[in-house]
Amino acid sequence: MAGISGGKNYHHGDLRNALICAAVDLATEGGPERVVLREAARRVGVSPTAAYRHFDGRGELLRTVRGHARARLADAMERAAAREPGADDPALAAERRLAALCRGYVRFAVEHPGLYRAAFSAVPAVDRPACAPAPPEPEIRAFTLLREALEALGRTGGRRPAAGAAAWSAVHGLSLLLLEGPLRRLSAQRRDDVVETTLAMVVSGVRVP
Amino acid sequence: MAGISGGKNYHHGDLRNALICAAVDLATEGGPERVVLREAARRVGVSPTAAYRHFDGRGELLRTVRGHARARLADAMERAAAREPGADDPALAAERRLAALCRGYVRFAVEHPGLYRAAFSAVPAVDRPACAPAPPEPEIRAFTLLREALEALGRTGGRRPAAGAAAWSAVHGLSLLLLEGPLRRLSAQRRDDVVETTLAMVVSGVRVP
DNA sequence: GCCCGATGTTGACCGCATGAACATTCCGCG
DNA sequence: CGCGGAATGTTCATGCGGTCAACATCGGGC
Repeated sequence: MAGISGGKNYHHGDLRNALICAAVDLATEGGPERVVLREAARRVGVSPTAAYRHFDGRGELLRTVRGHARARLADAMERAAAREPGADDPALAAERRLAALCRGYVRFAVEHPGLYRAAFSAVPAVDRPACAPAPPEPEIRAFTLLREALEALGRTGGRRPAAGAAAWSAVHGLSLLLLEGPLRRLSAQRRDDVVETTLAMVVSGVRVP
Repeated sequence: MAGISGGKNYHHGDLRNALICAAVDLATEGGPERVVLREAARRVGVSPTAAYRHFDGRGELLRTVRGHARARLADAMERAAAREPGADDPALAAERRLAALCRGYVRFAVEHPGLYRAAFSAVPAVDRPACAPAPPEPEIRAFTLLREALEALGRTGGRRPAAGAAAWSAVHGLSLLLLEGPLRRLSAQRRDDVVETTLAMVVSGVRVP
């Protein structure tokens, strides 16, 4: 991803980055459960325990990968929205943007199943020593994008409170069902149908009735 | 669950069932990843490899647990719908039933997070020897219930095709976000808000606009 | 030029999945 | 009733993954 290392022999020079790259590859290939410390080290050509100089253990490695995956997802959504043509009518434009973001989301999930699953994998979480009650829980840009798009759409008409979460739910659930759920093995055609229907539901659901 | 065994000493008498119960307990406590063959065997008081006489390995055990979890989910949904008062207007009744089913779904997920996750966990899947191309993929009753409710609702007005999947997506995604996703740690109050908003979206999304 | 701290390496321990070989029990058949 | 095989458990062994402690090596600052 970010950091082509100039590897030496004993001291690698950029092990942390190299491990992250390897781990991201692993996640891409087989999802979060495939992110295995020993394998990442192996790929980088380093002993398993070397990773402990840079990560607190598998958990932290996985958490790092998750961050990357989330960033990539958001990027994909933004690219999808950017490709969308504008519209004179602001309401129409807002609707289109929201739809484009959602399509980008689902598309990313379908195209990079492993990475997508990694993006939302529940990672063990660090043991907190009974202080620092709430880890800031960094924002998830994918969600922010959806929320903002919904707000923009809402400004062009009545908006239901908490619609952001509802929209996200639909898009997220759809992705998971398509990926590993019972909607897996749908033809591309039928998959698109489902996506569009869900999108219509989301858009129409934003408006108060 | 089903099978209180009268354990002997060497020959257990009902090991398979006992293991399933233990495994379901494990899933209830910590989700699918906690369903560990050795631990299940330990709880039943039997050697780890004994399980292989009854299951093809961890995968099959987990698949069995998944079946139980799905059944329980559907039961919870039906109970929730059964408690719902009827209505004279068939359209209203259909709407209420759908909403009740969805609430039951989310409720089950929130109350039994581990079991719920187990219900939709992706299990490795048996290696097929290149024949038997499509394993029948047994229906998921929870989905059937939703689909039927949507159809009933659809008969009282225009219905969007593929709305079933859309509705399921929303409900499923919502559950996951509430469980392990970023909507975790929401107060019960705000959680209910989100649930109701999503429900409204689902119901309004069924109708053609 | 030397010494310390950062960074890797070895070796070891534990838990888990799984397979092979061996033990015990149950049950139907003679 | 008694025997023998099929079921069902057990022990032993292999391999993988996570993680820790002790040791080795390199890279710089003094």
